[in-house]
Amino acid sequence: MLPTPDDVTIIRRTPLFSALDEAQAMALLRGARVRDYADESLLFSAGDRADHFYVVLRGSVRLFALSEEGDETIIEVIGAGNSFAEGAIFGAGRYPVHAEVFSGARLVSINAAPLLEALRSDSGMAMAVLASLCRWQLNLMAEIRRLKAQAPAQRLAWFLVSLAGDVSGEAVFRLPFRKTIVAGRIGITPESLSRALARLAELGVETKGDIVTVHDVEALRAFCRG
Amino acid sequence: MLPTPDDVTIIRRTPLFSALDEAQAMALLRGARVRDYADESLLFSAGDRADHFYVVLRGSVRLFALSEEGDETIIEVIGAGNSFAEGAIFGAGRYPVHAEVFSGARLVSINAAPLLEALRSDSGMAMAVLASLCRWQLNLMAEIRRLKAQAPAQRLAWFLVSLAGDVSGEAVFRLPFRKTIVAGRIGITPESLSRALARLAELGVETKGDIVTVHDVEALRAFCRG
DNA sequence: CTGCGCTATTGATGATGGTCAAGCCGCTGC
DNA sequence: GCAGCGGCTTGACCATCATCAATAGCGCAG
Repeated sequence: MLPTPDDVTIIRRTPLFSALDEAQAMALLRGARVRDYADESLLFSAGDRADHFYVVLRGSVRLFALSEEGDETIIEVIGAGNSFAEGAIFGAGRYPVHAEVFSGARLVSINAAPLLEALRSDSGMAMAVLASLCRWQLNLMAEIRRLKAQAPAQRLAWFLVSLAGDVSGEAVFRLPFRKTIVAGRIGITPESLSRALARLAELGVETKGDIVTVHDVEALRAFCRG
Repeated sequence: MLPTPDDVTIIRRTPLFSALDEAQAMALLRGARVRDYADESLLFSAGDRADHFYVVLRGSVRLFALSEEGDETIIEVIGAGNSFAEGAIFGAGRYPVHAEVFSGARLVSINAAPLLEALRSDSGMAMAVLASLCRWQLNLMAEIRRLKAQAPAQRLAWFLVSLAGDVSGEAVFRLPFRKTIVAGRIGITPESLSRALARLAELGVETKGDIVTVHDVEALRAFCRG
């Protein structure tokens, strides 16, 4: 399916595309295809030939690695308005991780060929892609920092704060995906997530199902630091 | 100081430069300066204007973040034959982390200007830099995976295995930096590192000062997995 | 040689995350 | 309604990591 005008609006707002002008964006979108995913579905596996990259229009996608025994490690969860796998196209030309869409997601897949083509002829395009990869790099480094320096409960707090956004005072929102996934995202087990959420109640965090109420976002932010 | 022919040889073997031809490499190296660091020394701080990137010719450099209280979190340690901070030049144009060279290191600093210039006019350059950033991305993702999926002792084992290289059977080598740094590198405290090393003795790992003897690299590799 | 400073180790202790196992809740389909 | 299922929670237990504190080794300067 071709992108609707609404889809294009979202695409143009992604970090990658927002650095491009109209003509550059349209060149990339030639051959782009949009798809809705009613159910969970494997998008690609690690080692697959990387001939597409993606923009999440709705819902989310999780990137993960699998151990030999089949245990999965979540590397990253990509939410709406972000592109991913653009990096895999260069370098090895293979996806380094597995990707699975959550049910209800909507993605656009973009061919690698026009991108590689544009890179050859258009230096502005190169800068845009480089900037996009740098964003990734920053995110990953920040993630490493959190994993090394913060206790699981603090990482959870950080996760909630980032969901709450810029609000100060009270925030109410819903978890963007199943708790099992949230736990994996933070790097703990589902059991620990339950307990961590219970402990955060003292700091004014209530959870009912996937609805979270943070009574004092500032207090949570402070807790993230120590 | 200008790069010696030996320096240039090392530079040309880095992932970034090996994708470039002679002329492209020389264009980048215009204005490059080599420096030996007798002592530890801060190279740049997070937030500094990113107007150079670096290649490690000898020794190593550690990239780290600082908390408000001054606690440091090691993000990565860069060894000889690798470039770093090339990503910081795009995107925000500021270094995202602090960098400190270890005593005895030798680095070459390369101006951002010729790189940005070359990117505009030379699409091959863009591909080389993109590939280099992708390598980074892979490393960082692998690191996240290890932090999430492996216990500290396993991470230590992995670290030793990666130092041992492709050998099978016995390997003897020296730790490339102080144990405190090794501990930070794998995300544990120095105390835990001591104990973890002691426990690895059962698997045939002996340490005397910074000399490590691994009697059966294969066994260690197996231990990394579980 | 001696003393200082830094790094590494060792010990004791407490907190907490993982694991295994059981129970609960909410949904779906019959 | 009820059974069954998946996801979530709870509990008990154990392993282990961080912390704090003390000690031991080592290099170096005087």
